[in-house]
Amino acid sequence: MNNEKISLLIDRYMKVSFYVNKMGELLIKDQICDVLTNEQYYTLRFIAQQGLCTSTEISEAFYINKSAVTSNINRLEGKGLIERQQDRSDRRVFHLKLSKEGAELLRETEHKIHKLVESIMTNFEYEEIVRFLDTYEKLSQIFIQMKNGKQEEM
Amino acid sequence: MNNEKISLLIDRYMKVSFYVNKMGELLIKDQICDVLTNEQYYTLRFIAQQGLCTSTEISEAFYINKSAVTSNINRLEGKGLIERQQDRSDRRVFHLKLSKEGAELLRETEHKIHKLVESIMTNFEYEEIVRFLDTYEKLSQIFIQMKNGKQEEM
DNA sequence: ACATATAGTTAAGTGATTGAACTAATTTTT
DNA sequence: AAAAATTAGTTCAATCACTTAACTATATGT
Repeated sequence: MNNEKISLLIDRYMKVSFYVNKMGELLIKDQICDVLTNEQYYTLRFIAQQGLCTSTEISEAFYINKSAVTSNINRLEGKGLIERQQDRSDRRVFHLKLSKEGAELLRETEHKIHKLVESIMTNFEYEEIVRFLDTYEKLSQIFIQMKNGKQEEM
Repeated sequence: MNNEKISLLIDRYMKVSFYVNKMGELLIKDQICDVLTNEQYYTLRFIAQQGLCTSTEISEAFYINKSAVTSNINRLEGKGLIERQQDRSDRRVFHLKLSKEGAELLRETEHKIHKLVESIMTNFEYEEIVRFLDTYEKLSQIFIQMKNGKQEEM
């Protein structure tokens, strides 16, 4: 493929991914209650999916430093949405879980977002969505391989 | 489509888009010189594409407040990468353009990113890329319509 | 027992953002 | 032509999310 063609694809991708992400964030912001930021919603979501979960796991899943996790979960704990529970057998570890309020808030938010996505999805054939996600996940796999390749250099 | 199926697609989409964006950001960060953040690179890129460009245009394109633009361009001007030029016929307006250093830095960065994307693209058929972008852009169009619909309510 | 590794926190600093109040310049209305 | 409204951009105070480096406390390996 020639350079011109590649540049055009780069422009298309950067433009559309920027716009879709931005709009996605704004739509989610509209759905979630004012007490949560989008990042905080993602964190709640992750903790709930893990069941029990530690700071280190969040740090690795979100590719951020553990100190960033500490401040994020401090904010969530301050709002009474999550709780820390010290592990008995290894007292360095703190397990995170949603409080009753956190779980309820997440449940409501998930419901709203589900409805929103449902309405968007009516514009697509199921096959088109799946094909799109397949390519997207293939790209994701390539990134994983690139990262592994890079780590082996070290 | 049933709820279960929708939830699965939501999970797939959120997971893959988060990961791809994150990795994309990290790869770009690797390419751009240490003096630039990713946001600053995007801003430089936009100013260059516009030729002449104002704060208000950046604000609208990036969906951020004008006060955020002011601080962003202050940082770029502080590094000597862009210049402000007051419009003669409307003295409220300041035109932004890349300085010689800014243009050179952007040129180098674009080249590196072009090489990177080229290497990633070898993993895909051209048709697969285009099909992916078509669906992505369709989603983007839907967001635009939703936004317009919402504005008409007001 | 001593050295090393791990889990998490603290502290200082930065970048990106919002919102409200503001200045200066331009346009519209009366 | 004067007054009112709009527009372009800035300033200020606050918040969030993040980084890096230094730290505490606990656990593990030799």
